[in-house]
Amino acid sequence: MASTLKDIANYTGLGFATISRYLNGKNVRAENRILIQEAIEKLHFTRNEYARGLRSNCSRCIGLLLPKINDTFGMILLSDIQGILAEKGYTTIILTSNSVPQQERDAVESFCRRKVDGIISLPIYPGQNSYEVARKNGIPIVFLDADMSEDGCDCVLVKNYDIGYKSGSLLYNAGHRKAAIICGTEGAYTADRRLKGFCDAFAEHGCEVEKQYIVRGPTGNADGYNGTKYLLSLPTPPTAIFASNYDLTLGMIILLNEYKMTIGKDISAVGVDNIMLTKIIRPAMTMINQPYKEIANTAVNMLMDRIGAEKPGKSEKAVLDVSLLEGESVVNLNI
Amino acid sequence: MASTLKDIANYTGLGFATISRYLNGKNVRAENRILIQEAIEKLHFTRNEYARGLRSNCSRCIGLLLPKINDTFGMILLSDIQGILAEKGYTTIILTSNSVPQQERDAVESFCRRKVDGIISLPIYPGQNSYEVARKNGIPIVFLDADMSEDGCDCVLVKNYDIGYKSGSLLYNAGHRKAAIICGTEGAYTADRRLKGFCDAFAEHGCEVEKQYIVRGPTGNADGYNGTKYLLSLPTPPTAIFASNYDLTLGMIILLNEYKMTIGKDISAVGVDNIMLTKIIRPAMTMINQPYKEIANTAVNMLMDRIGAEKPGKSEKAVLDVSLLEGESVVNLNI
DNA sequence: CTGAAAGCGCTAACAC
DNA sequence: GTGTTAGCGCTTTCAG
Repeated sequence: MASTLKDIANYTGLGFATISRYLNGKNVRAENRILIQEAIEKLHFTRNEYARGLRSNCSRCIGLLLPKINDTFGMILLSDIQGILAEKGYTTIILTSNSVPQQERDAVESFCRRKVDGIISLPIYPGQNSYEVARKNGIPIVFLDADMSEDGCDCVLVKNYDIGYKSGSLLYNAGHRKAAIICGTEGAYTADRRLKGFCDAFAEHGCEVEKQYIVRGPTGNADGYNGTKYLLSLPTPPTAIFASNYDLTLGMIILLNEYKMTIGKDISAVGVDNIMLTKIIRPAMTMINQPYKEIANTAVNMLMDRIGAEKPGKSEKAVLDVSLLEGESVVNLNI
Repeated sequence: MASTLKDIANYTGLGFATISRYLNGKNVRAENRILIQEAIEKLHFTRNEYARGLRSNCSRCIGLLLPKINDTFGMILLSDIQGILAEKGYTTIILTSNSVPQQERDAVESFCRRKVDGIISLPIYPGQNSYEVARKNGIPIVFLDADMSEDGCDCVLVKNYDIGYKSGSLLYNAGHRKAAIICGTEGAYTADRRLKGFCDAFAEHGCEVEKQYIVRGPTGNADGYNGTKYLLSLPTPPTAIFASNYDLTLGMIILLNEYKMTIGKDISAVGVDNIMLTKIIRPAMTMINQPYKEIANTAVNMLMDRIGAEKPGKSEKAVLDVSLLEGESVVNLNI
């Protein structure tokens, strides 16, 4: 059914080399160019990427590994990275680990089999050696949101600690002493850092974030909603809540609104990631922002450098800043 | 760097065939099995999918084409389909068209080059012939949410018309005459159908959905929020709003809450897709539900049938029902 | 600028 | 159950 180089050669009467040259954008006599083009269209020829990959030992394909696709952070990142790679002529294969180590290993192996030119991964728990096969096969890897620099791996980090710290400081300085945080499960790299930063911001003033105000678990819309509901059900509810990612933030907002609490008046709230909806909600949420685009760009560039230069070189580590966007969702208790 | 079959053969002293048999799960003498396994681990061997694909002319790879990744519907579908395919041993390549015909064509061509065994696509506007290359190359395609059966293509549809109609009927029967709908841009297959169904439900009672109550545009959280805000700003605001997808529904809920309007009392609202957050919100939203899992399963099964049977056969068309889930978000004006 | 020919790593006959 | 061998479709020397 599918036609091959040979068919094009037969049709045009030209040799393999000429057609291959045409396909790869090299110089070919004008008349031949037209002839080949005609044959390609007539015979519905598409270059066989398998043969090409086998021969040239390069797939122009990048593997992207995420725990899950269904959170907003992963989705945007995925979407951005895929877009950037597409522009550069790379195809993206997306695999998910579902936070299961075995699946993570399988995914990496699958990438190796498919001879991806590189891998960008948001690992589940750093320290797993799921990536050994790839490294032994000489496939460069860039890790996101996980500091693997000590293992000699490239990584792109955001200051997750700062996300928590900035938020905590802001609340402390606004006079809040009963502040709560909703964040991811224990052991999750980003969640642990954000929580630490948040607690430290209070601790450095001799204050402590009470255990009851720390809600840990999954990080979807529903969890922000339920977490907030739980916090408000406490005998002494917190005066401020920090929802430590976008999805949690949305869930929190919905519950607070549903309870007819005016954010920035009846209760204080700080969110993360000023994207889409949180950009337009009134009163404006006070938010900590991650530089999405920059994460995507940095990761891709880092990988490209590694793919280009054959040398191992020493591992790169980019640590990106987060920013505080002040809105009107935090009550100043000092006044 | 990467080792090949030959290296394994050298290491074990066995022939190609034996190792290939092992790799493909066929019978191999126990002692050899152990030997091969040892060699594989020692040499970090991974089968070269390019060589295999080239030789066996099957990639065990499915192409998934979506307009965008960043809406909840697409994301869940993507996630489900990818999961099902992974279980069956297929890798998924995800490409996006960004609703640009040229990008859609490019994606299909890319799939052809990568010799995917099949394509599942949510096309932008049906009727484009972006898929011709694939068809000429004998790659089976299953379309989602687009009726291509007349072109001889397999497709999985949900009753989009019913989504609108059920919602419209419900509101009409509850006495609403000033009902609004927020839905996707003109020309979008699903949006057009949902709107038509909604309007028809009123029209069959001699009622008309006023132009000012029809909001069309993108379908993210922000659009549901802004659309609802606009509707409430009208001199005569509607008594009920139908947000025609999940993201719009969330946006609508947030704005209504923010305006301190109690849904199901001050205003009526109907949403689409009872997932995640909308499952737990109080008062419970009245929703129209699409059978996500079934869409994913049906699409994959249809594709597998087509891949298995070499025969063209006549095109299949599955039309899945949507269901109404009654909550407490609609006021009965008849009482 | 073009043609001929070798071979990338694997699978699938085919003999044994 | 195992070894041998011929390609899959392409890229890439090397001559011309």
